[in-house]
Amino acid sequence: MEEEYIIVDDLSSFDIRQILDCGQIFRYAKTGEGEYVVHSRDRQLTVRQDKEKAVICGDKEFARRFFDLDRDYGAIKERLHALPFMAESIGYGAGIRILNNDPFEMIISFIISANNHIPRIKGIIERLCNDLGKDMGAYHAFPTAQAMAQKGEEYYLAQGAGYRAPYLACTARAIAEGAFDVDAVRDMPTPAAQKYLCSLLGVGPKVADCILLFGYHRTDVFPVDTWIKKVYREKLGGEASGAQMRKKLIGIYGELSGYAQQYLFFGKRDNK
DNA sequence: AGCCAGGCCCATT
DNA sequence: AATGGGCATGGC
Repeated sequence: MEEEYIIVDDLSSFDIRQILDCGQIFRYAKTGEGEYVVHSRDRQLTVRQDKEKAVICGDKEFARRFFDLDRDYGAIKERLHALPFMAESIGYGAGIRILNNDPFEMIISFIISANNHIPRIKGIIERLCNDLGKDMGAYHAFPTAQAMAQKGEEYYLAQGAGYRAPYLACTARAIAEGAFDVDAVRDMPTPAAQKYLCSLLGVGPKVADCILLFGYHRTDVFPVDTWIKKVYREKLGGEASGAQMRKKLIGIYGELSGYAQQYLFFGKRDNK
């Protein structure tokens, strides 16, 4: 098989460790020093990065879109820099990029993520892939909605999904049966898309925002989780509900909210 | 050992 | 519309 690859020689906005560790993706592994293998739907990419460059191996067209390589993150960071609380976080996570991941994979992954630890989320997802995903040889694909719909909540409970088990069974079925149209989300204005996603069992405001940000590259959303709540209380102070924080933060960062959220999340969770 | 995690559902107000 | 209790699991 031919080995396609992309070389990223400007690392000012590309750090594979930061990209993978900022909580937007759960299917990846470190395979060596600066070496990672990454999976999305039925695809695999490998990345090696040193001081001078990053080399991404795999389908070039897919990799370019997946890593969002045609977007100017220098310009985004420049615009954000002028906004509140951004300077420090941008400095710490300068190599972060928002991936363009698969919407269905994001829906399932972030339902599992609710009130859960990242290492454990990874384990549950890995078991689902190994058991229900297509065998690609060296790895397994993410399961299709059809494959997931074959299983009931007892199955997902046995995989360790806990009280999210019925959410997975019900949501997979809704999508497999066509009661929920994953592609239709793309054409909806953000508020309608949020509302539509929240009609899925197990998807609330925070999970919907993660799906929109990481699965549809909708950046006018601001996922508020426990880490962002910590940041908010430190920076903004005062008591506020998640919904109030979300509204306030979007008021500050507007169309760049999704990017701002990732810099803040990573700065808090990875740093302190 | 006990706290906590990329929160949501549902009943109640 | 807004709040609060309950919730499976296992990493740390």
